[in-house]
Amino acid sequence: MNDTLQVTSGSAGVFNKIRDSIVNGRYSYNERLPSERDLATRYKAARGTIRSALEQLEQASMVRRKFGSGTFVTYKNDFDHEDIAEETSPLELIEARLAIEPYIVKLVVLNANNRDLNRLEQALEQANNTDHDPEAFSQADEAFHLMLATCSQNPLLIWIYQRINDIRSHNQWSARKANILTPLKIRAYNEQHRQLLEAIRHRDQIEASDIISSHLKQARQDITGVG
Amino acid sequence: MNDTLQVTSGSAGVFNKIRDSIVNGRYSYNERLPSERDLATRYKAARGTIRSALEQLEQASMVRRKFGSGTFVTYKNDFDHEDIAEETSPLELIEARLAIEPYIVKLVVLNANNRDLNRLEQALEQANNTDHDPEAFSQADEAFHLMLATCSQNPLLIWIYQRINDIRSHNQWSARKANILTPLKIRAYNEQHRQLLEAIRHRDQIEASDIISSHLKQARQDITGVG
DNA sequence: TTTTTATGGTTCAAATTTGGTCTGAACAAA
DNA sequence: TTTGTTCAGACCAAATTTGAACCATAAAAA
Repeated sequence: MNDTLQVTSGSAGVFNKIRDSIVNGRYSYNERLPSERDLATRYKAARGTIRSALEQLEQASMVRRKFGSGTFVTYKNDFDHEDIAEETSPLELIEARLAIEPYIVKLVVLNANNRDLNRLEQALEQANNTDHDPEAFSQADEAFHLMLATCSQNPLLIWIYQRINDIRSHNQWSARKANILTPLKIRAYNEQHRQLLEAIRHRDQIEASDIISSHLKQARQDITGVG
Repeated sequence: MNDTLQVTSGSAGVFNKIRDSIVNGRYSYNERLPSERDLATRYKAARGTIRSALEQLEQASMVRRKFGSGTFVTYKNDFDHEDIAEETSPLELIEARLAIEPYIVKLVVLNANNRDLNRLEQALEQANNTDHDPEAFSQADEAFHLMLATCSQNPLLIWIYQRINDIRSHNQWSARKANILTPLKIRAYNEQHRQLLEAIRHRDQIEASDIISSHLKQARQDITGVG
């Protein structure tokens, strides 16, 4: 017939079936797929065939495979695409964060207790193990900054930051992550996070606020390609 | 035993199930989850697996765990802004505005064109004729500050400020407006607005940012009754 | 107040699960 | 033939799960 006809056999067939299951929501974001051996019996194929299909899915950035752990869906279905997410450019997003986060950090310095600091430390370490995985770092980075907002103890600011994060994950910038987030960049960002947490630990409002400001300005430069 | 629909297993599966229970309202905001040992029997998993899932939920800022007390839902459904409006105190609202408005003003100084300045002038004059009407001034004041956000030209910041204004008009502070907004206070606020607009006209970023900061700090004082 | 109870926090080792790798045979298409 | 794919099985290495015990805290009960 024509080239739109789907292949239904072999690894290409398995690839198509799993891909459809993902885009149709049968397997949703962050969900773990059945094990390769399990998939093999389901699709009545050899494990090697399944692995070949999973490699293609990974190549297509739809899943991420973790040694000894499983295969996880990284594809996001845009159900709740709010208009505002469409209208906001990566640069405008950074500007908004530049507006709100330095003040959030000041509040964190004032309000954070030891438990909050431990949670920030955890979030930071999550991000520290992602040198070579832009997608993983991006997720951990979102979680770290949201945790900062959470530690401000201000429900309105937390709510606002949740909205920012929603937009962040639907933003056009997502497409360029892989280009911008080199291992070197990721390490630099992680180092800035570390410095920020130290400043918070020392209850140094001005230092902490300055660090988050330059952190975001750095990100702005990296996005615009200036510098 | 896996012929039928297979849900994700392990801690990832428990995480998904509990997360869904939370977003679907099965466990609602501030509610305490069953104990870890209880969840372990419910989900037929070891306590360690449950703890792993709860750690993921905590990292996602959906629950908060209290030593010796329990695990509590911190996730809020963002569908109705009424909730966040009810949970936000007048002080927290001012704090959020203090976070965002100074930066908005800086952007206005950078981006505002003559047409924007005229719009601000109009909004300001609207507020100038309301010396003896707290309700009218309050509305005009909201409009003026929203116009500032609009002049920042950043759609995300505009959207955020619209949400802030929504909350502002639903906030508990409304009840105390009549007490706080004396004619004297209204004139003082209007004067500060005037100075702000002048600073914007002179493209003085620092001056404009300082004025809006002290303007809001003044409002914070008036609310808390300090000073 | 003191005591008790329930809860989350921690540690440990064994068992299990999972993705990663390799081999060789069977099969189909060029 | 040659080439590429699929299949089936085995083993490796990493991560998770399990089950149990014990600790520290907070709230309830006495």
